[in-house]
Amino acid sequence: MLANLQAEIKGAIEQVFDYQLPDNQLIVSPTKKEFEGEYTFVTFPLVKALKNKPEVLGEQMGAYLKANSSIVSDFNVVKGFLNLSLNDGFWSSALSTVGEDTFGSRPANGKTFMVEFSSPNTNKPLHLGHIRNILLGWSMAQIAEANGYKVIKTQVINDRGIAVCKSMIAWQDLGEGKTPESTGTKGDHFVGSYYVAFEQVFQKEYKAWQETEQGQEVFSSLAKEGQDAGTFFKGYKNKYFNEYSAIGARTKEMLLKWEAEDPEVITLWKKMNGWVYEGFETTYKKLGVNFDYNNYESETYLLGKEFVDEGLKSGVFYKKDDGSTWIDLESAKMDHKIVLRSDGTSVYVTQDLGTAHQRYEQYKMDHLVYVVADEQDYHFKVLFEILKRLGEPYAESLYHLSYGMVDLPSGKMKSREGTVVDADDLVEEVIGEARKASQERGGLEGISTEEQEEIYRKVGLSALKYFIIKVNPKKRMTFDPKESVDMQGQTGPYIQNAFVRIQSIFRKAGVAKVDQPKDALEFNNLERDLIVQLSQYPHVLEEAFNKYDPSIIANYSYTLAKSFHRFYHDCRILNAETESLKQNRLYLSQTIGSILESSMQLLGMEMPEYM
RNA sequence: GGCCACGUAGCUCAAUUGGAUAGAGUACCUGAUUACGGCUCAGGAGGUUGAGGGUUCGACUCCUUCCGUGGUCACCA
Repeated sequence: MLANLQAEIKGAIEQVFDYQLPDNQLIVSPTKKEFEGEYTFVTFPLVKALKNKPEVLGEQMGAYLKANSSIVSDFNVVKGFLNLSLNDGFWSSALSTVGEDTFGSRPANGKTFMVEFSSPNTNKPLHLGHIRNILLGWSMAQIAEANGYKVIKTQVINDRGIAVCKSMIAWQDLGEGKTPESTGTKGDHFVGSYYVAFEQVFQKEYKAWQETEQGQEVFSSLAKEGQDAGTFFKGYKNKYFNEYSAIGARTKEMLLKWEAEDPEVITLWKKMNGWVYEGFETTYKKLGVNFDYNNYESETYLLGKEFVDEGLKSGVFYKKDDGSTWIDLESAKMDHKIVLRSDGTSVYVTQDLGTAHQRYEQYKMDHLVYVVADEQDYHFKVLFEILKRLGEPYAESLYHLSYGMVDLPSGKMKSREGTVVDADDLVEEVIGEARKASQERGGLEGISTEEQEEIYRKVGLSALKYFIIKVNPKKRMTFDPKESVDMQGQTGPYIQNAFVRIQSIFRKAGVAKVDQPKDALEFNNLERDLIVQLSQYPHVLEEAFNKYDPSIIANYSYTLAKSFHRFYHDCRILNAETESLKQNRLYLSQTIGSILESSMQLLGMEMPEYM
């Protein structure tokens, strides 16, 4: 119906000024609340073309519209802004449009949208950073679906490499045959603890070595002028691991065995991975997310090599004397980048080249979105540039949804300092807070315990999820655990509360659903404002999709909930002055409830019936 | 140091993409509502949008120079 108004305005410009305003200059937006009217047309773009003052243009258009338009009831002009008030007929039909079942979502467009997110390592449990990643990926998937796409959700599981061998070695050395079952530990945490144990053993060995003759000799011959031992050895760690460390040598030997598919190593690897996957599955389930398929690095790490031959032939790549293969990206303002080691094995980008190609072969997706933190911006610039140069047909359809890292009030999360916030702990904590708050209020009586727990889960998770998803993805954010469990103000539970109020009204009214009354109706300012907001929902959905930004929806849901709370407070719904007014308000509330529910669902949050 | 982000109320975040007097939440103060100190509503106070210059009817937004914070510059993934 906004289109309706835009058409009327466009027509008015043609009639009054005999001028065609290009669509991108036709700016119509909701009127700011300190002014009279509901929609505002900005006249400045007309000024140059028509060589007249903005106020005069506004007056002329307003007068014309008031006299001739079927929907404009009044107008006023402030500077170059033409504020229009619309009549009840307009609002009535607008309300019936937003009340349609399919309002907001778009029909299938036959295109495929693939999104990769989460992508954990098998030697560490999921943490707060993964939660931001998962929420973004999951939301984008839902949003794409609402915009008519067929969606494929995927994750890359980093299940191989030297790091994985570390936890295997540590379990062999220290595990004494223990298992997650025998210790009552969640599998991913169980394996993660051995990874940590490995690092401890290694650090101890490294420290001791630094005092040996050999260590001292390395220091004095390689350290830079004036560099102290601490700084030097910090930077020398990888080299030590590869050249001197005993446990390092064993780890590397295991990796070689793994690559040679040594049965014993593979069996151990599969066993430990199984524990981890079970743990991840539990966490995903609790968070309410799932994937359509997984890419395992153990299966993709050899991919991409065929590109190298091809690229060498076409001159995209070049070979160095030591046998390594490179690409020169200077013309794209980047550096030279290695794509194949001198021993002929793939590196990170090469694997990603292969994986992208494989995905396209299999799914022919129209969009492929990687949800990965912004520390990898450069990697994805390189990856996309290479695919472009190789002439891959999907190269232009790739997007890196780059998001800022999550900080704590105390600063950065550092695994070495033990300040990483564990995902499972966090989820339990927010659910616990929801339970506590509810019980202290003494609500939820007369509901079964299982149902209560289900409500605490929904409420607690929405507090956590909303706190994270409301922030623009590209910005680095601060996560304050105290604020994340808040349920007042701009929070998930506040929005849920609006929904619950609506459900409670309907329970009291004794009906499940109402139709829009047909009698001529009047609308007050609060109602008009709500309809304006509801009308924006499709644009919000589209914008969130185009900008890869779920926070737009989060902020929208909040303002809608806020307007409803105010409406609820100021206007009687069940005790409205007339029966038709009551029906109309019920219908409006019902529509708000359904849009609140569907918009929150896009962000991975569920609505409770009570709270 | 090169390159890339970011910088808005004490704190956490917005700002319809270049539009009106930069808005919310939180914390603080006041009132309403409440079976309720603590999931609701209203009001108050809180700002030179990091700094300077430029572009124009109009700049938080675009250009430019500084300052600050973070990231990245591996034959790790």
